[in-house]
Amino acid sequence: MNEFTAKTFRTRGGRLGSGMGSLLEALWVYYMNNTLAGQGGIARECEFVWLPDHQPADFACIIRKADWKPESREGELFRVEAKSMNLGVDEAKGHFTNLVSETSRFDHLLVLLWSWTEHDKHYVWPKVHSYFLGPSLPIIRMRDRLHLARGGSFVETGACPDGCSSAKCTHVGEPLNESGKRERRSGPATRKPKGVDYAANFGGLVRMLKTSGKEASSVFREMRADNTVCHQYISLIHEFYPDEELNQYGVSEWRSFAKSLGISEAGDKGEIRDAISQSVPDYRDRLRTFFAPR
DNA sequence: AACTCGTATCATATGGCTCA
DNA sequence: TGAGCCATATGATACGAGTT
Repeated sequence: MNEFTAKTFRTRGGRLGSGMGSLLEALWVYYMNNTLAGQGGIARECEFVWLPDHQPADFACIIRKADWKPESREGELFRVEAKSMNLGVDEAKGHFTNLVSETSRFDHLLVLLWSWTEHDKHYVWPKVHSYFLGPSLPIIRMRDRLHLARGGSFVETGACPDGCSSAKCTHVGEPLNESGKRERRSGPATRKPKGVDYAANFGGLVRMLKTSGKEASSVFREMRADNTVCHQYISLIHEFYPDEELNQYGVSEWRSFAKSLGISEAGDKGEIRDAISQSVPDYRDRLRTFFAPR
């Protein structure tokens, strides 16, 4: 993919918010299909397709010859929600807002981490540095639990703020932030923030991992310890957003972690982590267990 | 010294907003 | 409609004074 984009999308300038993300996602589908076609066995029978509008998720993996009915998911193996994050922006904030109820067991989340990268003095190209591809549900559960831990809530059956009768309430499961404002357009109208349709902060791919306070941080640590998918996602985000990792643990924690590894605990968080990562390349796996609530 | 507490300062987390 | 930016309350940290 990078080979192709280096050639095709090489340009001068390279603006943010350019829609490059969608292009990269489309390209991913194209290359996946090539790969599938080149495989033997059952993989050959499958292909990735775009989902029509108004469907949760972006792509579906279907059986080529089967009848496909997007409305009922008939003929589909699983869906993929694709997100891209431009590492060059101040606050990359792709939103993964799919609800549990919109997600089935084998659905996947794809995150492409890219940035405009210098090709030579004058030209840049959109390089994909890394990616996450894994089951959606563990990420969704982690996101939701952390949402609750920071004081947010979800609309519950029979308790819709709009006062819908529970039989036809479409708002159940919709996230509300701590001040009770809806976080998606489809949330209850009475919870619309003034001046804006919805708050739009739920499910930020980096932001959802942030914690403040003890409770949230122990939820974070528990999820990281208990679920390998969550751990992989966290590790990837922390690799590319190093400050997030620093913020997740206090100075004294970094010190005791260093101490446990027999590494100098001098300096600030950043220096301590540098020292750790130099001699313990897999320190994120150690972080996972060292700070696991028992 | 080591330990606790209060305070000032600074950074982060998070709600809200704009823009195309 | 999503990506990106801005504002600000809250929380973390360093530091100094008081205490053991």
